Parts: sequence; C-alpha cells; structure tokens
Amino acid sequence: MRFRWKRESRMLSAVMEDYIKAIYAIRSDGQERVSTSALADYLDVTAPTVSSMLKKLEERGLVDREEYKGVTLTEEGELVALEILRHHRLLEAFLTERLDYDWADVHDEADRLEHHVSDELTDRIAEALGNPGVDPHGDPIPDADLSLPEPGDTIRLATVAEGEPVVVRRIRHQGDEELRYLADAGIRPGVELEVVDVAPFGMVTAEIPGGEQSLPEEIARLIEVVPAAEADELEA
Amino acid sequence: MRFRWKRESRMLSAVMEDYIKAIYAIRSDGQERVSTSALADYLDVTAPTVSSMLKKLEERGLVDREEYKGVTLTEEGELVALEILRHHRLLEAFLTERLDYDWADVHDEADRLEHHVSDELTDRIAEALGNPGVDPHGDPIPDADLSLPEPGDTIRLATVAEGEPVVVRRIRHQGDEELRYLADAGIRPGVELEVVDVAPFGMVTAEIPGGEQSLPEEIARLIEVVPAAEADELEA
DNA sequence: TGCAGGGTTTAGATAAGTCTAATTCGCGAA
DNA sequence: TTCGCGAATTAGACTTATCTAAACCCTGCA
Repeated sequence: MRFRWKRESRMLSAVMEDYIKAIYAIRSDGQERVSTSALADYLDVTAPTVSSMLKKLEERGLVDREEYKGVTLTEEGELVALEILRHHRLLEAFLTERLDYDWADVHDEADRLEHHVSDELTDRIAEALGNPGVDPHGDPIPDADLSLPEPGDTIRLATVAEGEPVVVRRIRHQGDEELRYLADAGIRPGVELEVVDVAPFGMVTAEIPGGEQSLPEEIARLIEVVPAAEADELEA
Repeated sequence: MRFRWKRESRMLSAVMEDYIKAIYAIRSDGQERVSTSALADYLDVTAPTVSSMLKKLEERGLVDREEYKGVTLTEEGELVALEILRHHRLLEAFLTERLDYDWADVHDEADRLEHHVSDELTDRIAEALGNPGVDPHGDPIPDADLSLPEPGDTIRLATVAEGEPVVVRRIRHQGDEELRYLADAGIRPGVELEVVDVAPFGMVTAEIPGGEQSLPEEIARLIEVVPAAEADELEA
C-alpha cells in the first residue's frame, strides 16, 4: 500500500519539514514528548518561535500538542518525517557512491536538497543504487512505502571485549566533527576492527586494517558493531 | 581566473535568483532593457511586486535600473545568471544521462534544485559527465569560470530546403509542451532528419529515422539544425 | 502548603515577498 | 502643445518565520 501521493500535495515549507525532522530526531533519542526548549536548542531558534510553529503544526494535524508539556508526532507527522528521512539518506548514499563524496561530508548537502527533491527523483536514485537498506553511516533508509527496515542487533564499540574481532555497522552522530574524526581515523561502516586496549579514562585503542587507532570514549560510544563471525554470516 | 567563492557568500534568496534568471532569459530574447511588465508576465506575479523587487536587486548591485524604463544586469548580475544557468543545465544533463529522465521532463526538477545545489556538487556533476558543453536540449553550459561556450552556427528547421539532410543541434523552448511534443515525435538533439514537404500554412513534414513527422511551423521554428555534412565533420 | 524559579506562551515588532488600490509618469495622437 | 491612456510606482495590507519583552504555568523545595 502506498501513500506517496500525499506528500507533494501536503506542500509543507522547508522550515516546517525541519521542525518535523527535529521532533522525530529528538524523540528517537529517548523522550516520548518533545519539549519546546529541546526543539529551540536543536534548531537554534528561540522558544517563542518554536511555540508558535508548534501551534501551526498542530493545526495542520502533524503533531499532537499538550500546552506546557510538549508535542508528539501524529501518524501523518510520522509519515512526513519518514519521507524526509528517505530523501536525506538516499541523497547521502547517492552523493557518496556516485559522486565520490566523502561519507563524512554529505550531511549538509543532503540537508539542503532533501526538501526540494521530488519523490520521483528520490525513487530513481533508490533504483539507481539498487534500493539500498542503509545510508553511508549505516542508518536505515525507509523504503518507498515509508516503512523503516529494522536494523539488526548491534553493540557499542565501547562495550566490546578486547580481542574480539568486530565489523562496524553504523555510526551514530549529530554533529559533523565526530564523523570527520572517524573518517580520518579510517573507521566507517564495513570496516573490521579489534579492540586491543581500553585505557583507564576510557580511551579505546583498536586495530584496524592498516594500523591502530585510539578513540576517546565518547567517540567509541557512537560506533555500533557486530561480531565479525556474525557479519560474515550475512555476507554469505 | 575564478570567481567561484563569490556566489555562495552572496546568499541570494531563491526568489531573487529567479528574478535574475528571468531578466537574463528575457534579455536574451532580444530586448536590451527588460521592462517591469515583461518580468511580471514571465514570473506570473504583479507589476508592483516586480517593481519593489527590482529596487532590492538594484541595492544589491545586481541590476542597473532606470525608473519607468526597465533594468539591465550588472556584471555581477550576469555572473549570478550564468551560475544559475550552469546549475540548471548540468542538473538537466545529469538527470537525463544518469537517472534515466526523459529530456523533455527534466525542467521542473532542475528549476527547483538549481537554487540549492552547492558549487561543489555542481562541479562534481560536471566532472562525472565529462564536463559537457551542452545540456540535453542543446543549450550551452557555462564552464566553471562562468564563460559561456559560443554555440556553433545553426539554422532554423523552418528555413531548411527540402531534401537537404540535417542534424538537430538544439531545441529552443520556454514552456514544456513544445518539448513534450518533440520528444513524442522522436526529434531531439543528435537526430538526423530531412524535410520532405512544406505545406501552405507552414506545416513542415520531415523524415526521421523510423518514419515521418509533421510539425506546425511554430514548433519547427524552435528547432536548430546544421547540415548533416557539417555535423559529420565535427564528429571526426 | 505555598512560593520561587524555570520553562512556556502571549504580545507586539521586524523582514521578505506578495497582493490590490491609488497615484504618477511618459509618450503618441490630436 | 497638451491630453489621455497604458505602464510604472507608491501606499498600505497580508502571510510566514523570526525576534525580544512580558506574562503565565508548573513543580519542587522549604
């Protein structure tokens, strides 16, 4: 069943789409209801601005709002979020695979374009790439029906035992600096590595093809991995 | 010499870019000075709207304005126009060549995206395509330094003598309908054809690979061709 | 139980881009 | 030379998205 005809007739402004995306992102980070101030922080605008925008989103039926408490996405709001996510992640994948972008640099370009590519173009990109299930950071890409593939089970690199070979599956991120750091370290989805040392203050040292890398704990915590054995299984 | 750093620091709104593009397009159609009403027509807004926008563009140094007379692009305005043209035409070329779009359908998608692709992305697209000199309609693409390749000499199909084989070089257009018409007729840049008949009221019948096509004169006038002999020369 | 402080909302202003209605300008015809 | 008409501009209002300042709500601590 497809609801694709809806989005382009919905005609949300890019700004509104950004609010929906932000609510989705913050919500995914744990909170059930998303607060005005959390959104203000995330979007770098003032609280009154958020407050008035939330009222508009409520009128449009995209969020449920409880005064002084916060908002949640309605079913329709959820679909909008998933559509933007699909655009964003497919753009990232395309830029990386077909236009030779570094996977740590695609975020900004995708952020601007995601609001302006048609669903038609998005679908063509998906097809050209063979309908990939994940983007270059390992984040799952909603399919054309907007259902989000369940990512397989992963564990955080920070919790891996020394000596166990693992394969990087996904890099969680908000800002670009962490991605840059990891890209420079040669750590990206698909890379096999092995923790060789965990220092007292959380510095994790891992062996990767081509050398060793030391990572601060807060960076290591962004890396999701699976045991190498398990990864091999999936290849086959 | 490159001036590329300028555009993205100029930070024009998409709307302003559309006005610049419109002035460029109307100017290319003959007029030296572009009138308020011509712009209002072209952009489908009212004259007062254009008037106030032209004042802003003048303040930004993008147009020279003579009250009650019209505007011309300044040197900087010209560069903006060429940058947008480069974005637009490379996008069209890319969508057609790499994402299997029909060359008659790419216009709208490119119109939306041209304001949001970075120069970086534009350059990567150009490189991926081998720095093409023309877009799918045969329109010249400004290079990275924003100089516009001189298109070779062409003649209008409407003026071609019966029996002379020619090759289509370029399709001039404003709306999409003519492009659709020609695409459906199988006439596009690169196709070889021969005029077999010109009827009293300007209906032009041409033989193309795969059959014959009759075209109204106003459509035939949009088609620029070169003698087949000349075209072969350039291939070699 | 009440109040202080922090988060939220309301009120009112601003900037961009658009509109309609009213005014002004410029130029060709009488 | 002047009149009148069409084109251009000015005036003022509306919408979207933003801000600051002020008022309001809620809750945890005394």
